[in-house]
Amino acid sequence: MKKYYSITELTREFGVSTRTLRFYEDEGLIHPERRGRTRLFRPADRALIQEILRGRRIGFTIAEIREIIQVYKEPPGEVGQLKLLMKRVDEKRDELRQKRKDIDDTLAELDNVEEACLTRLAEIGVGT
Amino acid sequence: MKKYYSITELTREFGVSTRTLRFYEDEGLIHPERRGRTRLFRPADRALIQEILRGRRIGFTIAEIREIIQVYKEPPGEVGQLKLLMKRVDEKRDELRQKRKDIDDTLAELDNVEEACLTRLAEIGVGT
DNA sequence: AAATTGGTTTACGTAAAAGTCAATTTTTCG
DNA sequence: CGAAAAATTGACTTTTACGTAAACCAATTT
Repeated sequence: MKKYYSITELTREFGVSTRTLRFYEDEGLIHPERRGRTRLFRPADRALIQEILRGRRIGFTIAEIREIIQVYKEPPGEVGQLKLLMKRVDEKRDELRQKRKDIDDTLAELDNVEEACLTRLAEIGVGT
Repeated sequence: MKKYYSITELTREFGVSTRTLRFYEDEGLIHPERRGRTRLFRPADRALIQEILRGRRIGFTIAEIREIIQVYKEPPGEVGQLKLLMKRVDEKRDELRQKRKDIDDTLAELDNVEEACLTRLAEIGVGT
């Protein structure tokens, strides 16, 4: 396994800009090492970036992503906080299930759109 | 079936603001009737709003939603346009499938988070 | 008549998540 | 070593999807 990745290496791999990765660092989502001022990303940082981008794709805000990351690093120590967190996790799950249903519905709809297109193409093809 | 819905009726049903519905009209997504200046929404408008909000939940932009709606109203008449549209539909489907996978992965991860919370709760419970 | 309710337009404001630009470093490598 | 390439910082800008405020109208209700 590789020891370090440069910032551009990762931007190429994930299709994001350097600005984006620095932004994530500013936001406290990642903490790459430094050699001088230059950032050195380790495999763990890379994995974290993958997670962040996954969260982004499904519409999580930076704050939400940060929150999930925090829990891994160190789950809250106070009972009230823990329970609140669990409630939020539960809500998130409901939201995601809804979203999955929306996606399935939309996929079906896109099938219809495609069919409409094919029909239209056939019509035109016949007409000429 | 009801003939007309008022704007606030629909905002209550869908949990959006009047501003949002007017915005959608400005953007050409819906075209409610008018009695004088007042908007009258018919069941078809209501159904469309549902679709719009579904698109929104899964992260479609207004432009993308508008495009899908357009196709229903009238698929493009030119072959090149049609093929382009179909290509875009195909891309959208890939994107949605990816998103669904992201959601499944994240759901699994949230299960872990919940477990971590429960474990932590148990620890605290024992310690006191 | 006054007040309330529900609706309208217009215009400006804003938050999130980067993009862009410019001015320095820093690193790399022939 | 020294120039080109890569990286950094900081400030400013942009885009999307509305929020908010002001000022108005029209139809009840009190």
